[in-house]
Amino acid sequence: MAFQLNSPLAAGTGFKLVKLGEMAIRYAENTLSLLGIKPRHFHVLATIADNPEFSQKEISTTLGLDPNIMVGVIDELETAGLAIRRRSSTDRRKYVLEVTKSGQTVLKKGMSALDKGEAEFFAALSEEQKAVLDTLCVQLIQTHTSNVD
Amino acid sequence: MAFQLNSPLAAGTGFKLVKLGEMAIRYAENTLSLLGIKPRHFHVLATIADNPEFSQKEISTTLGLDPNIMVGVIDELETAGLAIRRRSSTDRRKYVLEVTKSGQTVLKKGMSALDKGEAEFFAALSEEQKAVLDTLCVQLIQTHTSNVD
DNA sequence: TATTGTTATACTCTATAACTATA
DNA sequence: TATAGTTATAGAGTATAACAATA
Repeated sequence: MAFQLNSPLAAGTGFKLVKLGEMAIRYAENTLSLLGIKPRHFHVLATIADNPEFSQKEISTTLGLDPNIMVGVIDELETAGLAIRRRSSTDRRKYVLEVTKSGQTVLKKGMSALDKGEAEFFAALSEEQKAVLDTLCVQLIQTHTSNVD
Repeated sequence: MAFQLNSPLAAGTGFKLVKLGEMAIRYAENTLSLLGIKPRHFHVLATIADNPEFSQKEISTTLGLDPNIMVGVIDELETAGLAIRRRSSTDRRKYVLEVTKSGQTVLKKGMSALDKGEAEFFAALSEEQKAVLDTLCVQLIQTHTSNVD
């Protein structure tokens, strides 16, 4: 997947951010593929683990995913035996999501794989450079989103 | 499209790059939509303008696009009256692509719109900060691609 | 009436391979 | 036999709206 960085359009920093974003997500996909899980599914699983009482709706708003997307993701997490749905006892419209034992294992392995992957992806930068990059990213993200914690 | 930046996964710099890349491409889409053209089509058009003798194949390798994708893009550029195909006189398998008068106008307007859009997108950063960000991006891109000019 | 989760649908994008015409 | 461009097809992802069950 070669491309020019010196063409008029590609010279912009915006273009570079787009390409880097694509590279980063591909890197995460490869890293997690060893565990048989995709970044989105892993992220949902992690969110369930962090918020034991969340409904599908709450997870979808937390992650900025459409509720109709959540259905398939949770379906696949259930099929893979990583999470389960239980009806909420207080509001029977809702599901309460739960990470299974096996899901916890995948989470733990995935987190450490992602840590390792991130270290590799940014290996060309010094600790200080990476910190600068992180700060600049946060600054830009916050100016372009109304609703980020 | 809200999302959390403080969840374990989102804390990584890689995640932030992915989100920023998505924001940047959406910004470019909005910027160019006023001219009725998509980023990819605009990029192809700009590449044709920069390389008057390029075939579809050469453009597709230059931009890292699959040749089968090029067909539709050039079709749409032709339908919109922005570019035209001429058979190469030396090799009749090839097309030589050409930007029309109208295509040149769109290119000019689009370039200045993108310049303005980029200035807005990075408005939160100082000139120096933006330069640092650009350098860090180039460094990372080059370590992860074998074939970038 | 409003909300949670689900389903249906249509649209875009992508990846693969097969095809044609030329070389 | 190889190459440029094209076509066909199937898969993934997304966005919209409609629906059933529950509040």
